[in-house]
Amino acid sequence: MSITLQEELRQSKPFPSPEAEAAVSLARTAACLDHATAEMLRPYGITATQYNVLRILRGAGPQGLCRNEVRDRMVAPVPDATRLLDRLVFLGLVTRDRDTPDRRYVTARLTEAGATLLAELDPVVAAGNQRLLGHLGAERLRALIDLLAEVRARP
Amino acid sequence: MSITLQEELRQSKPFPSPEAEAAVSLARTAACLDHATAEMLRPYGITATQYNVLRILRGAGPQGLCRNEVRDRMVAPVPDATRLLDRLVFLGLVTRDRDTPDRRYVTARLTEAGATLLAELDPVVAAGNQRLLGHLGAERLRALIDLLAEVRARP
DNA sequence: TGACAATAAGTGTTGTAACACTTAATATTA
DNA sequence: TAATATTAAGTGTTACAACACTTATTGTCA
Repeated sequence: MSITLQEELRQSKPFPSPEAEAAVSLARTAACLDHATAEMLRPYGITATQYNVLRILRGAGPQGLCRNEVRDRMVAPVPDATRLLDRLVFLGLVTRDRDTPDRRYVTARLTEAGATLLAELDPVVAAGNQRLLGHLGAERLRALIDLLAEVRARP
Repeated sequence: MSITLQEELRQSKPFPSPEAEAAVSLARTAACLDHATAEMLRPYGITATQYNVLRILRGAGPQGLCRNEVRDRMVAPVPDATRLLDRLVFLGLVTRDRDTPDRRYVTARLTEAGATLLAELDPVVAAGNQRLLGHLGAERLRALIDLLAEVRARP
């Protein structure tokens, strides 16, 4: 590691606690990855959030998922899943139908075009992940994943 | 760790690679902390981004910092630092003056009110960090910080 | 069964993020 | 030193995020 976070952000003072440093480290690192992912997806005309929805719907298969179910599976919470889906419908990547017995639900499904786009993106995203995180190696990646899980599993 | 990320997001399939799982873990964990921080700051009427600017300006002291310098020290990059500072000026937390020899620069400085607000927030944020990350303990926090630094230091 | 609570989705509105473009001031150099 | 490049800041515009509020449908139970 050639440069500390303190230098990276040109901070004059050291962090007041390991907790504070970890919080900033996490935010900073996530922002770096976010940025890189956004750049990766830009040529394809979708955002990371939209990509997340498409993957969720692919995972659900032909059965689809209702709005709130999509919302609850998002990596980062979104307060307006309706209009997020609106845009994907507009782009022709998702359909939406009120076709369950309980007519309150609206089922979202991936279209053919959405599936095609995802298939095109799969290798791009895999290569991106490799480029962004591959240098850590399996062992440290596992350690990182476990530590992050512990962060989220606070009592 | 009682629940896996896969369960947390109700994913039907396991992650295709450790890199993919690490990327999602990072985004997810950062989103959790972001959310908690936003809740913490909400009663005080500022966002995490604004809080970040205030801390940067406090670190700079009475000398202040020019717009781009503030922008470059942000934890997450912002494309519109001008209007971000606009709002802080409007809130009375920051001043802005074109007072250097090089008249292209505009120097931003924390006001008395800004310093007071930060002083009020310091214990709140410290307690929040403790609550969100304290359960890891110093050793694992250090391991996490180091791993995150390695992620950012990709070749 | 009729009133009321609960749930799912959508809407209205405001503020902010993102991106490209413009203006102003200083450096550079032919 | 005049023309051009570079740097700093600001502006215009679009789309998206966030939050509170409304509507529609179903569940619950006196």
